[in-house]
Amino acid sequence: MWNRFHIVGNLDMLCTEPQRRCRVSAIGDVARLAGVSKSTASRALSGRGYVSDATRERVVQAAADLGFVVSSNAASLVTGQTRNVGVVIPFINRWFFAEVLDGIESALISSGYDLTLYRLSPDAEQRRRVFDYFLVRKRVDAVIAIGIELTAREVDQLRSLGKPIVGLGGPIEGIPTVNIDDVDVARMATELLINLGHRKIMHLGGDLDEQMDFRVHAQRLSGFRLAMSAAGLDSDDNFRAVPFDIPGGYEGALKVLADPRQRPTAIVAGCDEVAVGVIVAARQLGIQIPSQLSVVGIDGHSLAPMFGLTTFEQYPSRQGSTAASIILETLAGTDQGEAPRELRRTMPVSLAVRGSTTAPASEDRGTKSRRASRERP
Amino acid sequence: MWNRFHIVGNLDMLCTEPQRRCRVSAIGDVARLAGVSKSTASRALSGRGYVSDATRERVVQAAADLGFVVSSNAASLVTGQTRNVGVVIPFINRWFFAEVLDGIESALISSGYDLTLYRLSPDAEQRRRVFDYFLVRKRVDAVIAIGIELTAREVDQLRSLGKPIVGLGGPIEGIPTVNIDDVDVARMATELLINLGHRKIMHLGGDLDEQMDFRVHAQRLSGFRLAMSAAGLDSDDNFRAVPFDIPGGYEGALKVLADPRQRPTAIVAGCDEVAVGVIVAARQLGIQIPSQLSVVGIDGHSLAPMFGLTTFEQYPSRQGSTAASIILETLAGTDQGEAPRELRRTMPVSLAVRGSTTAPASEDRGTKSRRASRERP
DNA sequence: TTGTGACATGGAACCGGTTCCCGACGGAGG
DNA sequence: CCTCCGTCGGGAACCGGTTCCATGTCACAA
Repeated sequence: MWNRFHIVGNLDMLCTEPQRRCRVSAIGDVARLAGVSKSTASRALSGRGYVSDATRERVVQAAADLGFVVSSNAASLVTGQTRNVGVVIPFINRWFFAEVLDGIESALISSGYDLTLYRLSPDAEQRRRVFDYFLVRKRVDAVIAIGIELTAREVDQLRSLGKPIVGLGGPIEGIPTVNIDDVDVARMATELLINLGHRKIMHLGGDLDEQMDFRVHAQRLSGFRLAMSAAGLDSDDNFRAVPFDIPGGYEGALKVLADPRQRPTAIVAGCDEVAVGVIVAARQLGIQIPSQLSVVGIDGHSLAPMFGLTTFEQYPSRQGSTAASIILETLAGTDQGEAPRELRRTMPVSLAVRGSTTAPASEDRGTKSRRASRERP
Repeated sequence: MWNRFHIVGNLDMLCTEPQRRCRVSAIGDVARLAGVSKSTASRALSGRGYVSDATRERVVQAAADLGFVVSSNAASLVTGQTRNVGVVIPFINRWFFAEVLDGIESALISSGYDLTLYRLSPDAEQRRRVFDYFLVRKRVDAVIAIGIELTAREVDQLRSLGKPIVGLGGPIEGIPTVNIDDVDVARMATELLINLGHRKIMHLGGDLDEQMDFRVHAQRLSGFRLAMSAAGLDSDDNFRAVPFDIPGGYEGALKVLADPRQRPTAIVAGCDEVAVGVIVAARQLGIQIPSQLSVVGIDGHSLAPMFGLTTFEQYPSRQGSTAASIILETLAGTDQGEAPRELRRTMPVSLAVRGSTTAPASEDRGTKSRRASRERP
């Protein structure tokens, strides 16, 4: 058996039996070195309960000498808290998701929490496994779901384990979520173009059938349609579904802009990446932006300034830290999991006007703009 | 106190005291329901040791009835294994790192391992905290360091805890690493242009002073210089440091390409993102690619095909899964941590030739090309 | 018949902390 | 002088599993 006295004061690994894992100092060793009991050592190190200053100092010194660090496993076992949050995410290598993850990570780490990452693939089997096998094992205190629509079963599963959940990127039935108003932002983007006088406006957005989209595509399309019909500009043929990235926007725009006769004067892109693709395609086709084609995006992507893209900026990283804060507050709250206030926190967006938008050429100018100029004295 | 008999057969949470955390069924409950001892239940569920088929079936059924899941904390406490790997990474929202992370995550999860993510900021204090506070707490079995040069102290710290480490993105003193040969790939990229006949070649690469670059910038520059001096094309003024992203390449190229007299005929970009920025800038300046300017990149970024970029492709996601495999093998090996074979696994790259490279216009044609054509009969 | 070994199971120690409970001590107040 | 209370510290239970060890059964070979 291990003789603990061999350990005291010795920082090196002692592997008397190479087969067995090496022992590192435990709180008992610290206690012995400091000449106190385990319970006092625990109190001294965790700061809970009464410990005299002199004793605390001795214990802290002993812990430092031994290079002691608590075993979070042992602590979790008894406290029931892991100080670890699970993050479920469909993509890592997409701008929005990477930014969100970044924000969450920063917020969690600065509160002393770990982040355990689960990428959820569209594969239902893999998804079930994550929920049944991983998230459930008392490994995480809470779960943040990014851009994923949890099923009622999944929510129940986590909630019955007393784990708070926060959604990000769209509403989830019955749990607090952080998101922007995707319908509204698309409506505003469209209205921006309408107010500039555009009439032939197209929307290049994400595929509605794509899994894991959390209805963002559908909502932005819906906002577009809302604005268009409010301006009396309904049409069957003003939406085109493209992959939600730069090449998607590029390929889509090449097709949409091919025929000069049917070319729109403005495009509402489903996201900034699509918008950038559109701009690249337009430049390649020799179409001047914005004089021949206005483009507006949604996101506030880091490429927007370089391409002079007018866009409605959301701040995914801030959304991430907000979600993390909600989780941390919930965990800190005494009412742990009880009545998680049905908060749907809608984050603000802001408009960054750049060079990709202007009024259309006079022959394309719409009624609204004409009226506006007529009304002016 | 909790009366366990109340729990048996009841799937719902029982919170007799709302203040205290809710109990979920433990292995003792399963054992009691199945009419066996804890030890037998443990053996039945984990598959270790002798259990008759009939008994195993009863236990499994009981566990299913109770919705039992093991507490990984309790299991880790006694086995000393967490089935969790820590990943340390400097950026989440950059293509290379996101791809690597993706690869690691897939590999780990399919082996039943969790991934705990630590973003290391350049802030030394934060970095120390991650190592002293987080990584050390027996929370992870191993560490993968991506694009980060660990100090000797950090390596010792982890190793003295018996935790295997694997580096990715460059060599780390004394630990196995996965990477491509950054010197060589830059040399090959440069030689590609030289062999096409270019003489006025510039390198737009990353800032050498940038922290967290893991000497990738320096190595690629060095490969470029190697190729240039081998071809007798040394020059003081053929390198420009730019931010290692698309806007960085764009801004850098705008300056480099501004003066038509001193314009290079070809550019070796430090990475594909810089290359894309260069192409965008060139197009904007009306410079034809490749007839007036050849561009070659390094990475195999997803935007490369769209921009017709000739590039040397590395596969970060595959590098990530390779790193994960090494870790998993090491953990599975009996010699746990002992003599981690000093493997430096260099991953292959492959050349994808697209439209961004060609021979220079005749007046710019270099000696090598001339010589080559002269040597031909 | 008895020894042997594979199989099956229960009891109990153990992992490394936290926390409850209790006792001790010392100064203040009645 | 006796309580009482605030402070301090130790002993022991406990969290929820895993694993060692002992016990027992049964089949089979000697």
